[in-house]
Amino acid sequence: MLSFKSLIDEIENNIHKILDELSVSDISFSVEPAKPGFGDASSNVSFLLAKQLKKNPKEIADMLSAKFEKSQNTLVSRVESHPSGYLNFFADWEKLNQLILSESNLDEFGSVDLGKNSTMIVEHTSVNPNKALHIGHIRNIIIGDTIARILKKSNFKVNVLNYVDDSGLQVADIIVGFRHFNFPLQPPLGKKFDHYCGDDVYVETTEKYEQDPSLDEIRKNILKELEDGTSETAQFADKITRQVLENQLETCWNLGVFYDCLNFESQIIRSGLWRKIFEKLKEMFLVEFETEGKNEGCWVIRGDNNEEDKVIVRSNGTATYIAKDIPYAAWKLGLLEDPFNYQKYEKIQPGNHVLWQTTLASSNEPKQNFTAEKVITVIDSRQARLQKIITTLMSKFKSANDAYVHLGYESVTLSADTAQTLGLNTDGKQAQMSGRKGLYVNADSVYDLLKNKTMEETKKRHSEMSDDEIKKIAHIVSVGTLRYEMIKQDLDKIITFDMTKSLSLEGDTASYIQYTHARASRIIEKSQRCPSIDVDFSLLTDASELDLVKTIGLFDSNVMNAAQNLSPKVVARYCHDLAVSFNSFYEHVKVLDLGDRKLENSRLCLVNSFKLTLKKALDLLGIVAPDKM
RNA sequence: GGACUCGUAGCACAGUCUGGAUAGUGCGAGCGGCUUCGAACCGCUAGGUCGAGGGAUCGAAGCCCUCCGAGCCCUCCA
Repeated sequence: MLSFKSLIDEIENNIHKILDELSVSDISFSVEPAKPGFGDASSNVSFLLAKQLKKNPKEIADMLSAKFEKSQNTLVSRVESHPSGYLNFFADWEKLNQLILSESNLDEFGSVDLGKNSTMIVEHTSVNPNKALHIGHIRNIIIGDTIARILKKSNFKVNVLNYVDDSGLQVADIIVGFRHFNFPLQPPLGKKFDHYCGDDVYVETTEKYEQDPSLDEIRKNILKELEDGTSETAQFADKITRQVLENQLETCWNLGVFYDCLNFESQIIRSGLWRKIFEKLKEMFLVEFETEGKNEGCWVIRGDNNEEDKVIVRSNGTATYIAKDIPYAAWKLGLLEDPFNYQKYEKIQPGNHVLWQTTLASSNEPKQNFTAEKVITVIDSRQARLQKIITTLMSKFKSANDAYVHLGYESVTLSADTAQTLGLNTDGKQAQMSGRKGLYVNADSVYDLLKNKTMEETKKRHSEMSDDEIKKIAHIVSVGTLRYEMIKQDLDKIITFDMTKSLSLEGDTASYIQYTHARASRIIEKSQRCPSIDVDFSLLTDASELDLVKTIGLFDSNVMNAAQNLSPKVVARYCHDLAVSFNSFYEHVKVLDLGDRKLENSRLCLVNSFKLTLKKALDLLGIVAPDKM
């Protein structure tokens, strides 16, 4: 890949050669894009040599820069030894412009080969199918989807899975509601079925438990019946959860999130995978039977150092929650024989991206393979302890100890103001969402709110547009805004969601970034020319132009960083950097009506490179780059 | 009590993995910029003992230790 990294590589190679001449080795110096005002790339190598050579960094920098001037340089035009001791390098911009701008016109620009075409599973979403998705689930979904996109760009063969937890207590609760409290199967007019199940059936049913503890018996019985697939209750529950799942998927698809396969917990339970993995655990002495103490009669996994033992099989012989995750994790890594058949999901995903689902029944479709060498499971960090147990177990089953990765993230909480609008006074503190208490902001309503807002904004600017066109743009901007809010900060920072502040369209937002793309598109459109890379690159000399080229050239480095660290925000920040750089360029130099066609063409080439690169970078975030907005 | 995470400007966050120059961005505040390729924009100003203390280092927001504050987990719940 030819990009800014070519310059960095050249500098690194030449420094290495100089160090060899000096017979110095084992120095892991860095060469990085320079801060503004310090050239184009900088190295700290003189600091690291200071001790060995017993000279101060500045003397070493002087010596190195003199030697560097004599080495084979094609992309470096000049070296400077800064009084601080840094070596600052200045690029030959005519060559670098050509290199970066030509490369940026290729489809695979920004791709890196971290994965070497190896297989990878990204599992995300994994929500109980008893309610609509809320803003907390959306964080999970967007992180997972973005990671999958970044890993694909990094040459991993990625399969995206959604684990549908359709046999747990939460599902039992709405079944109790339908069966014992006679909630009608039809939602009120105009309400989606998933909203109805979550807002009404689930919340009101759990309320009743509090008033009448004797209902617990009913709940347990329902749960038991769910595990037996042949029971009438289980088949009824299957109908209900399938309908909720379909509604949840509609929400995901609307946000540009797609899957490769749906795995159902109920099927994993009925598949017998648990018995197999339990035998294996026993053979490997990873579980122990407790004959005394508080866990008497249970099978447990011993806790590390100070941690408590974890019960995985109760004294009555039933498996606990974590136990269900163990066979699934092993299945994902291909450690167990696959008991499933596969069929296509009933509804077609937008874009015709095929969606499979597991089944225990026979199927006319060929057997699929969704297992992978590495697995990333996106689950919020409140489950870190359980996930750690799974990770440890998997590392004992499979020699590679990073084969199973729990990608954790902090939760989404509600701001005091937003909690208040939902009827909860928190004394100015943020509040945890709760499905059971009905305290959440659901994803569909956030999207609707954003869409109305963006439609108004778009109308203001484009009185000439048809309603259809305005809706299309509003959709793109709303989805972008929501997605960007969910990944622009680090995974281990809590997001405090506020109905008004989080939906801003100004500042560090998706719409700011999308706007620059629209600006670039308009310039190209107005030029009435097809941008070409057959231009005079030496004409691009303004600081704002070179800065933009440089930022474009850093695309692949950012993709690599994001993929290595499983950090979607790296790409988000890169998109923002690109937009800032373009806006600065836009203010500083004009592209059209210069009366100098050669210069116009050079700048058009730059504008087009920016546009192509931003589009690719936004695509990694699942954000669409509009030509008008 | 133990595990994990966080603490950087009034607020929300980058930068910490991989130590080096002048600690960045957005919101908010103050001022300025559309007869000009789109103002969902741009420029300028003010605002910081990088939670506290100690240590190793020529050099710390970053590494190590201790402490303080916040969150979260620690069920034969899921």
